[in-house]
Amino acid sequence: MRETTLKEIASALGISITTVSKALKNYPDVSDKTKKAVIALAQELDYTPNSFAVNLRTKESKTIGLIIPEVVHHFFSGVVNGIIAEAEKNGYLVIILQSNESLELEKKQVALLINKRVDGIIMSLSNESNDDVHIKDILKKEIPFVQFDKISKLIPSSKVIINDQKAAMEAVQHLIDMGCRKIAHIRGLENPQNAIDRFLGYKKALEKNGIPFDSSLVYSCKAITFDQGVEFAKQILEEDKGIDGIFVITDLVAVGVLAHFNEKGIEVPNQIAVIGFSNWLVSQVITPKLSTVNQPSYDMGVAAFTLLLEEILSRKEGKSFKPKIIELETEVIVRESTLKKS
Amino acid sequence: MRETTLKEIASALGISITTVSKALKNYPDVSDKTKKAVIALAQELDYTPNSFAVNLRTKESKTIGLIIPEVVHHFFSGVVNGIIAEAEKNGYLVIILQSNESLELEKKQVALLINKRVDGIIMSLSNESNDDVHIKDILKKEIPFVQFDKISKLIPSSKVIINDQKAAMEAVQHLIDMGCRKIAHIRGLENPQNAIDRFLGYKKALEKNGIPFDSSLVYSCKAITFDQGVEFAKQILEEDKGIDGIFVITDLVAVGVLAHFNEKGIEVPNQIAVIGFSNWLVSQVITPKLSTVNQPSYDMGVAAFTLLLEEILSRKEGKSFKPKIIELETEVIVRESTLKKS
DNA sequence: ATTATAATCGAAAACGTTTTCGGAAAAATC
DNA sequence: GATTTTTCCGAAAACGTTTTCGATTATAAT
Repeated sequence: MRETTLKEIASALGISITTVSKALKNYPDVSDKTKKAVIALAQELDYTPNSFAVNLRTKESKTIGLIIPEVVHHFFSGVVNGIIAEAEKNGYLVIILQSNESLELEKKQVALLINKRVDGIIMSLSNESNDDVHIKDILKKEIPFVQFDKISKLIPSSKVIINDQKAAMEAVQHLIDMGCRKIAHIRGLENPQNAIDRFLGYKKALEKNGIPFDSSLVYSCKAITFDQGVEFAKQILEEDKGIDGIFVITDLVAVGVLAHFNEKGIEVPNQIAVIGFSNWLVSQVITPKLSTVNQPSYDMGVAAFTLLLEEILSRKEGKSFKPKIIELETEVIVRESTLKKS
Repeated sequence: MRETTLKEIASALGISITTVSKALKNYPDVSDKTKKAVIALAQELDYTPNSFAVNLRTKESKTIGLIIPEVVHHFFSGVVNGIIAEAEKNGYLVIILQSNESLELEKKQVALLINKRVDGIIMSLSNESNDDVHIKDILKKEIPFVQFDKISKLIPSSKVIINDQKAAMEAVQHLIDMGCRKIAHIRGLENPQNAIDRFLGYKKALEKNGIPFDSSLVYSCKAITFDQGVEFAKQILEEDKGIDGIFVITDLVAVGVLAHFNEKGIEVPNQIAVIGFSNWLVSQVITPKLSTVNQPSYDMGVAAFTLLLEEILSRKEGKSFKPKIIELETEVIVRESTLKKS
């Protein structure tokens, strides 16, 4: 299957390659007549420029790289969606790599993308990662770079984030507004910044409302799973501390809590209210429907690509680029699991 | 930021570009001494081959394209996962495009990938698509091509599928084994082959067990949503036909059914058993836990890439390639929603 | 010493495009 | 008719790599 090239069109028309190229790119120094002829023949021969050659010549691939911890995750697939859509709109394609939360793999992926000479990289760090060399490499090579969600504050790149602390505060405030006074927090793992921030938000909300912080009401997940939620729910019932509200690190775990409460006949929200985080699909289909905090995943993707494109374009013009940070708004979504009948 | 090239290494070492290239690729006609020197300097200068030039020269990009209806979908992200993992293992990267179930968009994506000259394409058709020209184009251009999930039987390419009909039969058989005798089917949209096949499987299972088929027990979804499930559940209760089991096109809809039954105090499975399809995450966290049919999404991804790679390699060697069809096994997963206590 | 063989290297073409720059022809101006 | 201006075209270099094939030198066989 011979691919048609400029050369073929040129020789068929008895003109030079240069002219053919110019005609197709609508250069002003080609007569309308030849333009017409070239375009017609190109169409007929189903000409499509060899992207390899174009890349080599123009030094850009119109392709960006995206590294995320996992694809099979409601939040990330939302982001992926936004990035792909926005990228495509601007003529860019997206290569997706998965770090599986492994630092080792993440390093490989970065090397792969640099090697592939993508025009830019968007990335959410794995839990193990921080301000490591491979990330600094990206900046050193002056590859446009945007971080989102799990970021390293030490890396001076553009970022798209939410304010986890504020979002958590609002969630807990909502519980308080609903009349909860003894509020537990099922928090995430030790390291990730968002787990820390959400915990801090929880603390601050209590403080602001004059509710004493009690560290025995904080339960730390060893893994972000449904079962973990079930387990803590069990524990909470056994301990019988009079907890009347729970703020859970993420919906999946919260659903585990709800499942156990349902089984034990605990009335949610009247006995214990529960609020999750992230607005997973499952939160809308569980009974009772789970109140949660919406993270605008799609919008984060769009914002991330927009920032990246800005940097790509400004670097192309030789300008220096000043990293920007976009903080997107979250929103408490009130559903049945916190809506006490009074 | 100057990228180091072969030329630079060559002139620094006072040897030719050719030799440098060969040294790095471990050609036998380069002495060990020069190899050592070249490799050392390459490492020091952080040399990485310019992939654009390599692509142009070798006519391959080590990149494949993937077109799916949507990323944010449990099944598809599983497949994506499998494809990415297997591709990476073999040194390939994956460009993902989303057709959003739109034929128009799908055509554009195909054109984009052909233009990008990816080494192969993996695709699940949109609902609107069939044996259209843009698909035939892929074959005509002799681009390695694998279809999965929603396929067009008319296109002679490799395929990775499940046997929807058989899977549906097994699901319904399970209901029958559990003692159900009046079994409803909430089916999918009109066109997609899998909706049709699952319906046929339902019919066959009834037939096989001597249960008369009653078309009034078949409910057709206008959209694959939670609400659709709620609605049909309501209708089923109102009609009060004595239905004691329901086979639902997919878990999301099935969960809607369960939600409504829970609300109305219908005992599942004892009054009515429910089985879904696809083994979404939500099926494991709902109460009662939903029985369903597992589709090996990750494995489908792996199989799809494997098939694609086979074709890529055999074409590279100039051999013709005979399309293969891989049919993966499904499995009925029995959970609470069908496990009648007897 | 001569020839044959093996080991090592490099020149050059090729992949297909883009873009600069100069030149020829046509049109406009004097 | 001579000059200037405009219009249109093409030669050629460049992007960085890979690979063929011939050349050169060193080694082995005669």
